[in-house]
Amino acid sequence: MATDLMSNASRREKSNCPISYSLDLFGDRWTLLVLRDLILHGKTRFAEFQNSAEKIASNTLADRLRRLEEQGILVRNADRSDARQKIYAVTKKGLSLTSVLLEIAAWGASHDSQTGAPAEFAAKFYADREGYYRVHRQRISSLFEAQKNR
Amino acid sequence: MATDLMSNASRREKSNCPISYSLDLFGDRWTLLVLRDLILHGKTRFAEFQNSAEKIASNTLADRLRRLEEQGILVRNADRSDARQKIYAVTKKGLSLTSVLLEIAAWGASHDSQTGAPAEFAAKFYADREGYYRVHRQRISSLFEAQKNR
DNA sequence: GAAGTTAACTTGCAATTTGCAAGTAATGTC
DNA sequence: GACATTACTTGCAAATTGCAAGTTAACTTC
Repeated sequence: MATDLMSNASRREKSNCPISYSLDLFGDRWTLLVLRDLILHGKTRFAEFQNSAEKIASNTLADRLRRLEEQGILVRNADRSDARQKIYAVTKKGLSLTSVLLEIAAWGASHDSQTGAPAEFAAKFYADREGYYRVHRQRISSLFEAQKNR
Repeated sequence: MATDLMSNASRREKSNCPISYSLDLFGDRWTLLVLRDLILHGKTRFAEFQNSAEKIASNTLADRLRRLEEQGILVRNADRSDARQKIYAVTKKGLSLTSVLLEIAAWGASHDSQTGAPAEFAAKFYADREGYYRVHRQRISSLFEAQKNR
């Protein structure tokens, strides 16, 4: 599987468009789902990502984690209490993708009649994004405190 | 090329996650670039999309336009002054993706040192998203008035 | 302390998707 | 009538992805 960092975008001509830049990093079917699990669900281990409902293949997961690490969006640390395990954690750069994830989630929630998102989510988010981010930042930081103390 | 609407997502297990839902529709390397051209740059013709810096292949472009139309994100109209041409236009559903595009653009602009976006864009956007949306809506509606009168 | 188990991957191969270059069909222009 | 344009389609090669089955190192259990 792709070892080369740029292989995901190698066949697209370069442009100086910021959207194109972003899509080179996460414009594929899996990367944002990995980031969702990492950022919104507090997952930290390889097996946890594999257990998500969408069932990512292990080689694709390994590839995405490698790319995200190369981009400085996450870091891979050793688990000192079990040397078999790695602990994945978002960096500041990765955390700055939270608003992208929430915006995509709100769009999906408001256009999918079958959505599993809480009924009030999209409306609340659109009514007050900044307030929502504030709440979310707290939820996330407590999630990460919980992770650290495992 | 894919004729089937769901082929882009057919190999991913279904989940009820709103992010997963959204990515089934635009989580690939080209769809959001087409929407960028349509929504942010006011492009309306097949050839205009092809002329973007990223150089999408014509078969991929045809496929993405077809899918977006099937999803009700854009409509394809006949050009009454030239029957060879089709006019692509966003629907309300498509326009509601503007905030997703801007959020992705802001992230790219603030993490790409080579970005072509104006230096103040990301900071302004993050400082006041709602204000930015307001300005943008005006820019867009005048863009579309100009398109209509061609 | 040997035997089984778990975690995080890698590998090989088949199925899909994408890119490229070259059509094609309908319409418009000179 | 001949040539150009527009929005595509087609065929094939190249790249990406999924699937199932390893592999390796580090636990855990008896």
